[in-house]
Amino acid sequence: MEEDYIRYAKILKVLADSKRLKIVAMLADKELCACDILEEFQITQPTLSHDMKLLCDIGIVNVRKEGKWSYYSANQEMLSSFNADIGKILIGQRR
Amino acid sequence: MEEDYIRYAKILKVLADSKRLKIVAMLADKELCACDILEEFQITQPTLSHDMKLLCDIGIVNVRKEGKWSYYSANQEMLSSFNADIGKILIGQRR
DNA sequence: ATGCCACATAGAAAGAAATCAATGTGAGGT
DNA sequence: ACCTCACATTGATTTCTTTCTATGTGGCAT
Repeated sequence: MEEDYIRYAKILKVLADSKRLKIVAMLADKELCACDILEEFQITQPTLSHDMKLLCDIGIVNVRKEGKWSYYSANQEMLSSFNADIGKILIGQRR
Repeated sequence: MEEDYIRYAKILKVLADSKRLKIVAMLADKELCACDILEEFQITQPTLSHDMKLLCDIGIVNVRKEGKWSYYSANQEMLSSFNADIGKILIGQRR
């Protein structure tokens, strides 16, 4: 379906950035607050904030606010289903 | 590894476009020439040519020239291995 | 209430990507 | 030789993305 391609492309666009990809990998097995993530990169805080917003907006990352901190985690169901969908497109129906 | 993320991001950037995603899906099970692909979209020939170049440059699509035609096909090994790699990033090591 | 800390938002500047019209190229037919 | 057809390349334009500085906001401690 045409709209599916548009939807997948939107998600891929957010993932198509080495730091955001690394962030998703970092969140795969644990929850992290923004400041923990920031330490791993050579970017300013607003840049990270913007990237986290993109990841949250497409639904693959969740936020939990606690006091002044924001804890981010992977939305595993979303990621799994997206991974399955994209797999179908990339490797088709062969087997 | 840092360079892996950069490499995957590059590939994802090419895939992060609804028409290119659709093209990959179209090529999943059969070889098609540029003119066949062009018919499916509302774009000009140079735009398609540019898109096909991007897909070929990252190695997920192959070209075979025959006379004045260019036949495109999916590079299934590349796509499978990329799909596996991206799966590891998206859904991590959990099982 | 004041100040600081973690984060978000706004706005600007620079860079990258998408797309087109125009033109080039090379193969095949007449 | 010439023309046409399929596709590639060039160069320009517009639009999107990235990233920054500056500033806002809301929690928490003093």
